[in-house]
Amino acid sequence: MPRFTHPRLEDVPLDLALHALADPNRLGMVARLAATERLSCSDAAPCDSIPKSTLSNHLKLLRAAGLIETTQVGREMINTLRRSEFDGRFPGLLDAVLANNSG
Amino acid sequence: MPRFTHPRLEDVPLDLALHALADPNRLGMVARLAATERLSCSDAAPCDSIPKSTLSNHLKLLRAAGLIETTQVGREMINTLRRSEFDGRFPGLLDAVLANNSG
DNA sequence: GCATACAGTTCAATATTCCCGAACTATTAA
DNA sequence: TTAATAGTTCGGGAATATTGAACTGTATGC
Repeated sequence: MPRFTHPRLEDVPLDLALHALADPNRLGMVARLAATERLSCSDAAPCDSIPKSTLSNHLKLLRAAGLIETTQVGREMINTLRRSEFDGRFPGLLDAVLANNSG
Repeated sequence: MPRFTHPRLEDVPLDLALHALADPNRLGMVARLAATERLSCSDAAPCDSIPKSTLSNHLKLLRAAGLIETTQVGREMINTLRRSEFDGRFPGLLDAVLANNSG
């Protein structure tokens, strides 16, 4: 099974981070993770209608951007925000984005 | 000649703004405009090698995101940042992005 | 005036990226 | 060991992005 690779935050370029956040579905998931600590993939989904493969791709992108960490627990993949690491790499960015979300 | 349409900032969704900033070329142009006040299209270009049509498209996208205003002066198109308007719509966002640029 | 250069846009074709159904893998439950 | 669950990967069509070529409108030179 996939043991995911998580990038070091210093290797994440700003463009990639912004691109990851520049999508309503992904941003919604990040916002949810910011409020909820730990979520399985399906629980992190922004809505019921989104296909599994699409959801999986979004989460892969969020991983690549250094925004989330995914670990396997049983048959679930548990996702958490890499909040402090991300904030260390891009100070103030996530706060600003989340503060302007759904406003 | 094209008299450009500039959106009201309240009509700009966050995704669109982030998408506009999530590109090295466009972000470079925004950073330059933040430092330079007024720039023609070619002066705003992030490098010499970028084709004119690509540059024109990037600027169109920045306009659609409410980030820049373009007005014709003679045969040049002069671009300026809509800084205060953008900041009013998305407080702290542009500051955070620019502060994390080229770091 | 008329031709030429210039600044940038628009168009259309190519190249890239994204989305999602279908098939697959691994883990748990019966 | 069979079936169900949770999610990944693959592949092809849809949507976007890039860019050369043709075009528009403005200024300059003769």
